[in-house]
Amino acid sequence: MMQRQSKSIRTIRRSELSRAAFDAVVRYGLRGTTLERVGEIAGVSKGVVLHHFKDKSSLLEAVFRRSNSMLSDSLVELNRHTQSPYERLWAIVYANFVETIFNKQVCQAWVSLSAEVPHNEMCQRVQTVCNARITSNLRHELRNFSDAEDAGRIAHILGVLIDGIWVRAGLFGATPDSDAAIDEFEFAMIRLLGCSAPEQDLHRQARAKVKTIASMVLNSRAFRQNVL
Amino acid sequence: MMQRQSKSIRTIRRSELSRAAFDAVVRYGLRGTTLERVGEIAGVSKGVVLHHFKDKSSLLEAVFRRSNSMLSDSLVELNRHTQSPYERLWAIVYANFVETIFNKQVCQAWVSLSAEVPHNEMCQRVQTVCNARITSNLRHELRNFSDAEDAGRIAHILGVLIDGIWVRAGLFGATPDSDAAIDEFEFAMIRLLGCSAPEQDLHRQARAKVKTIASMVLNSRAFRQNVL
DNA sequence: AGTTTTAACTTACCAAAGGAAAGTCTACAA
DNA sequence: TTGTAGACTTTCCTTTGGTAAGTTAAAACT
Repeated sequence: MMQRQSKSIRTIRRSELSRAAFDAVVRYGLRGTTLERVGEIAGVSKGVVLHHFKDKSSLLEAVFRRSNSMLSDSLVELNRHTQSPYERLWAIVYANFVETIFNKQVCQAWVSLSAEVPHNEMCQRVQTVCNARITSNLRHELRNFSDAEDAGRIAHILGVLIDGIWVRAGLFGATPDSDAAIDEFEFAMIRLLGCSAPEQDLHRQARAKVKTIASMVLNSRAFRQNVL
Repeated sequence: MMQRQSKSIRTIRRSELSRAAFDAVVRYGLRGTTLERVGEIAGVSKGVVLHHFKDKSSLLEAVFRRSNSMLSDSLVELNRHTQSPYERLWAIVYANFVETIFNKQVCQAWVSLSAEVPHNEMCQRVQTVCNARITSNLRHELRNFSDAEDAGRIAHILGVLIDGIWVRAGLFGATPDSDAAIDEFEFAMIRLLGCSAPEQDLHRQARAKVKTIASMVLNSRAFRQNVL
């Protein structure tokens, strides 16, 4: 059987095409994204697109999956350099708000793609597990700073807050500001946790360190080539 | 000139059609909403739809405008019965989370509609002023409970949190829970404001009262007929 | 009253879109 | 060598958004 090679080619094409589709959504919006344009961007004909994805919905699903894994890959990458609970908490924040990911194009694309979710079973499932994982990550780290019950509630609220900041960035015409978003998030987190002054200071240190890590790691040529 | 009557007919048709389009988005999603189906729901042919709206974008814009004004109308209605700063603050909360408005259908439709915003100038403007108004309302009421700078920041965060809760409700398959959403919001607000125990109690009283008002006023036959 | 204008609505049409189906080509397996 | 699987192309069909040319009915003007 040619299992290995054929599967490999199919995987490669699907990856190329979902990347092209992502570009198309960024440029033309959901309604302006046609199979022909996606093919054009990828340098193939419409037929090829439909050969690898059974229909437009499943193509969009792949795009959705892709843009969600960009985020979790970033977090994994950041966590290869974190050392304390503080830093791991801030790694989550920076994975969501570093300029490479949190920018006008990506936010708008994310909002556009969201329209596909309510009537697409698979997208809903992807969305559900992604949110579950990020909330779980947050809760796990927050447990170092408060009791279990509060950690759960605060993790949930912060997760929702992240989504909210993303939506707003996508809906407004204005260019999202990475630092401003993180400032806002920090303010909310500090208050929700009821941090003392020394704790706040530790958070500030962790933030500064993770910021440095993020700008080094997530902007590296190798990383951008592979996941973005 | 027949300014008065013609304008009136046009206005009526546009209202009927945008309501029908909203239903279509609820039922079939953004991509499944065709002009023919919208016409079908409204009981007219596709041609009529395009006679009153120059294209699909402007129809969707009207739907968007409509669903946003549902929210602000609710707030105005609630505020006809509020008496204290506490109650006015909670009126904002209930306007956003009362079951009549905060339910699966509407949330999903809102998310679906959002995809139109990034590439539609007019939708962006509508979205911008709506968010500005709700943030401004929040800030105005919060000033009774904290200093100006904090009020501004907290108002912004709570506004974003509202959007976040809505997106999640739209993206997840699960039925949104009005009371749970309000609980979550209350928790966040109490912590962000750093309320003392007696203050918390006043909030709880205000919440209870506005809840009663909301279930009476916003579920009344007259109100639902007019704005929903 | 009779004519003109305006705006609601209809019909017929078109180009582009999503998608199905059948066919071509190439590489490998038997 | 022959058969087969999977990558890719081509052709065709239906639906969709959108235009343009009617048709009708009522208001506006003279």
